[in-house]
Amino acid sequence: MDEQAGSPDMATGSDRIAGDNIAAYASSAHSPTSESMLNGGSRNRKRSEVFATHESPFFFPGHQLYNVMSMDRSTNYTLKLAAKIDRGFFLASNDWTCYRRNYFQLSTCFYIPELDTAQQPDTPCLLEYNGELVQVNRFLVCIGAQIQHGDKAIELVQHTPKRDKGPQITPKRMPVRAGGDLSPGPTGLQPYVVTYERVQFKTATANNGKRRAAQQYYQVHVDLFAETDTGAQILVANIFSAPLVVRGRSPGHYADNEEEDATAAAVGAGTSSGPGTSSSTPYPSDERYPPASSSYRNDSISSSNGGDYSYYPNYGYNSSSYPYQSLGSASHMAAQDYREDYHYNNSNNNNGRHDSESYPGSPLSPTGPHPHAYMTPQVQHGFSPAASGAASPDMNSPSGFPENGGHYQQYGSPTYPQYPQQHPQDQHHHYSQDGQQQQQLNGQYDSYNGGQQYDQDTQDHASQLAALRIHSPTSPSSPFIGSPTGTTPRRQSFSSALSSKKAGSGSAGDRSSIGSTRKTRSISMSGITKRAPSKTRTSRTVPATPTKEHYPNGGGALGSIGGVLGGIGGLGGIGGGIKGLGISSDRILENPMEELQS
DNA sequence: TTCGACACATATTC
DNA sequence: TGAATATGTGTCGA
Repeated sequence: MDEQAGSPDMATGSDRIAGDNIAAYASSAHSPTSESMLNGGSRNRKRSEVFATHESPFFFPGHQLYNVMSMDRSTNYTLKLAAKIDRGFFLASNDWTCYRRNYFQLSTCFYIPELDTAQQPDTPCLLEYNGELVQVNRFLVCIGAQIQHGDKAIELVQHTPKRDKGPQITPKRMPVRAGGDLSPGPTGLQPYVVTYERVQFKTATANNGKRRAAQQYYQVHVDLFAETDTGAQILVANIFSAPLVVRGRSPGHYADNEEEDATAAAVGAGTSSGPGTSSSTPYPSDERYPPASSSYRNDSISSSNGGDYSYYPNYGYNSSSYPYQSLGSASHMAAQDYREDYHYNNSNNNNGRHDSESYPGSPLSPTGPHPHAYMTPQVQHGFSPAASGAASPDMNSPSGFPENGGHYQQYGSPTYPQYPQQHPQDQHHHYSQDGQQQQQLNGQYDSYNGGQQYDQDTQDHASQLAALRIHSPTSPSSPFIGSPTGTTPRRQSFSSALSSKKAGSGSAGDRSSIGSTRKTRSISMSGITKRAPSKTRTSRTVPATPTKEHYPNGGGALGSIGGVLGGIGGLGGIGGGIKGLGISSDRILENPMEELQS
């Protein structure tokens, strides 16, 4: 990929971003903060808002695979995908990193620049497919992951808040309409945005944390499908994220490693004050990387501010700014752009670096003097239709889940569900411009429509839905956006510098505290959330026998049990409502398509 | 070495 | 203010 960096289209898009991005993200950021706004903004700004930041893995410019046009053929549509990862990722050694066990969230939408707001919706329209024009009745999006430069699909899973105790599914294709806008609106009113919540990688990248070994990278991709009259779903566009490192072990493990590695100073392990921390930049003192205050941001939203603020403007809990961030805030958006000179062969796509040891440029930004691999143009976000809604395939929100089968066929692979999930190795994604390859790909998609596998998948998903309903509250109020109730609280906590068993301050709740020792760890480095070094006790000793003070919820196991029961009995308290982007992901829509299309 | 499961800690919301 | 909830993360065992 050697283009798009300066895509005028993309560049101009940034002007669609809200001006006060920091504020916008801080206040909405796809979190329950949006709820507060919907509630009238009565709540004070909480830490989750304060610490909202703007960096997260960017997406490379996308790729449209087929011509799409208006029904009268008078207008060719350019399908532009935009996506952003809202939480879970942080920069570590200049790699976008997350923990396998932690959640991340991805919002995506697409838009058609040729259509103004008034002209939306986009369907029906025509798709030029195999030399024929077929009618497209709707579009769907899905997310997936794969190994960078490889064919192997990486499973993504979504959990309910109950995590292990709840069901888990793979991200499903979600109906979506053109006109989405990922800009940080003040509420959850951004229409036509699909948000995948509580997503985790099923597996970690190989060799992460092993500096002498080749670091494996994953990439998240967002696919846009067009559903035709026949029910076939044809991949028409997609975008890939920056290379991602997925850590499989606890943060403490990496903290130790990084403390020993000067080059990882950017990681900063909380208690230390590595270069990255003291300077509020994730970059090591390496000339290759731009200063923190530069405009090297992958976040077009942030960029719209001129990029003249520090990287971690809102680190408020410690002067040694936390190098890990993401904190549930906005991130990077990218729009896909054009089909020419774009090669999606996984074997040679350069939607990421090829050199695992040297970043070609800022991981924060594809702009500036960086090699093409990290060039990401400014996003031209979608339109903002006056009204509509977005779907969100959160586990608590089967809203977008096609319960009734219909034309859906997304119950297989997490990345390309049309494939039997049990054969992920067969999921070769030849995102090539090569027509033959593409046809082959689409043929696979098409062939997967209907048939036994489809039925089976549908049934499987029906089962999943049934399970989900146990844990998924329905929104008692508005079936659409705007409901102040039932939002799923989002937290942006901080990892505290937890106790040291060695120091005899092991956590009482920690099993090992009873008979073993634990190394002191500095701030745990989750990319998603950080528990700030406790103001009252950065390291404390707790009794082996939990006290109410320590376990207000009754302690681990009991608390968990209580939590489950509460979750079942108090569904309304869990979710439903509005997310920062799009409509609630934490609610169930009885008929998502009707709502979406209404 | 990786990952699932269990459990604790704590932020956030109600 | 306490309970409930959500989620990061330490630890153990397979």
